[in-house]
Amino acid sequence: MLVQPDRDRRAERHAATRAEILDAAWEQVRASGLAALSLRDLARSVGMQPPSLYSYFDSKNAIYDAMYAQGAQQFVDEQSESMPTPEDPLKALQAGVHFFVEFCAADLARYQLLFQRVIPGFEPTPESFKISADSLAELGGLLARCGVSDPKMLDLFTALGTGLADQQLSNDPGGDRWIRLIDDAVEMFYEHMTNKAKQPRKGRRKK
Amino acid sequence: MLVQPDRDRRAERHAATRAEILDAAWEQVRASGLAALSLRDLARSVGMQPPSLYSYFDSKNAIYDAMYAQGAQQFVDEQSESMPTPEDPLKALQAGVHFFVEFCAADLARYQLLFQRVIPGFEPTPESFKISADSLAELGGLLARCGVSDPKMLDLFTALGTGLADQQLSNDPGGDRWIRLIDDAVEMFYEHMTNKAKQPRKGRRKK
DNA sequence: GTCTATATCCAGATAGAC
DNA sequence: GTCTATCTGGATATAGAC
Repeated sequence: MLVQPDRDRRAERHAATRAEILDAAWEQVRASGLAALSLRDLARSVGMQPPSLYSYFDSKNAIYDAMYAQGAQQFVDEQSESMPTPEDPLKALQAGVHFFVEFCAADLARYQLLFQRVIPGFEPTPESFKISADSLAELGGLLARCGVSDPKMLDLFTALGTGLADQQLSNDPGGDRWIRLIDDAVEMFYEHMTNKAKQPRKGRRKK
Repeated sequence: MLVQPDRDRRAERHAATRAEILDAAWEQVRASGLAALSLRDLARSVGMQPPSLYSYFDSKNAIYDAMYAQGAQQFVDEQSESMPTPEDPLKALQAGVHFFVEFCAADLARYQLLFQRVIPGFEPTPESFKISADSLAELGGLLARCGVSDPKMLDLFTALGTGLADQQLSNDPGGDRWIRLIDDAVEMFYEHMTNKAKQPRKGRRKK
């Protein structure tokens, strides 16, 4: 019976080439925009002819999907390593938004791929998409530990976070104009949330 | 001397055809996504051959630019007709965010064209872009009338508005899940803003 | 298995006849 | 102004060399 001694080496080489292609793809979309990814340029940048890419990815959307999975994995990894989840719930929320906005601000193309729907025919695989749902559930748990179970508060919080990220990226890319507002913004939300939890009535009263 | 009796009629017809093309373009991007605009399909939908479009627009980006100008004009028109600017500054801010979010939510393609940068090679003309700057200045005036001159508050307010719009479009298109949060969100902001105006110190005190 | 070469189709854009 | 014909280039897929 024949053994196949080079099988692992081939698989390793294949994976390494895939990674190299993905790296080049990220470089290209960062330089030219997410939607401007071109298989010709991509192949040339890794020293291949365009059709050779099809040995590594079934289609252009498969490349987008692999990039999506990479970005989502980066989100999970960096979140778990950079977020100590402090005891103080306010500080925990502030840290969470800091992480989120700075993660988004670090790479516009990644932000568009992960959090916006910019590529017409592209939808991420369900397993990649599941990551955002998991992160959101984690956030809901944190709010619940603050005594808040109202899902509206969760929605308001996500709106605040995405708004800060969106403005930072749209109007001050590379800067920190909205990043500097995060602590204040989360404090605003936190006080509002705890007040509402104490006074769940519709009628508002003057301070 | 020769007169040119049909000149107005030609110009009218030209403008009418341009408008017809733009209407068809909006229809196409609403159906297939902003970036999926195809000159072939567009030409066919108005009964032309593709090159004939170039009698009306210099390029595909010129079509995007005309659409941008249309959308920006709609924003100005609807804003001035639907916003009575009430005396109560809180109500005025709420009305402003309501208008903004619902304007965005009414048309995803228009939102992407006006407020996000989805088309790689496309930048709007400066005159079209000026509209958003004007609206922002108007908003700054309203905050100033509330006794707030801190530009950070303006930035925070725009982040809140765009965050609500973004979440509404991304996660509940066609619904009102984040629209229903607007009044509460603006109230949260308003109380925070007026508190900060009274206590502009860095150190925070317990309530 | 991976490559080169090639074929097909569709995109935006231009030239020139009428 | 509209057409036909055509150019350039990208995306996808297949054939065949090695």
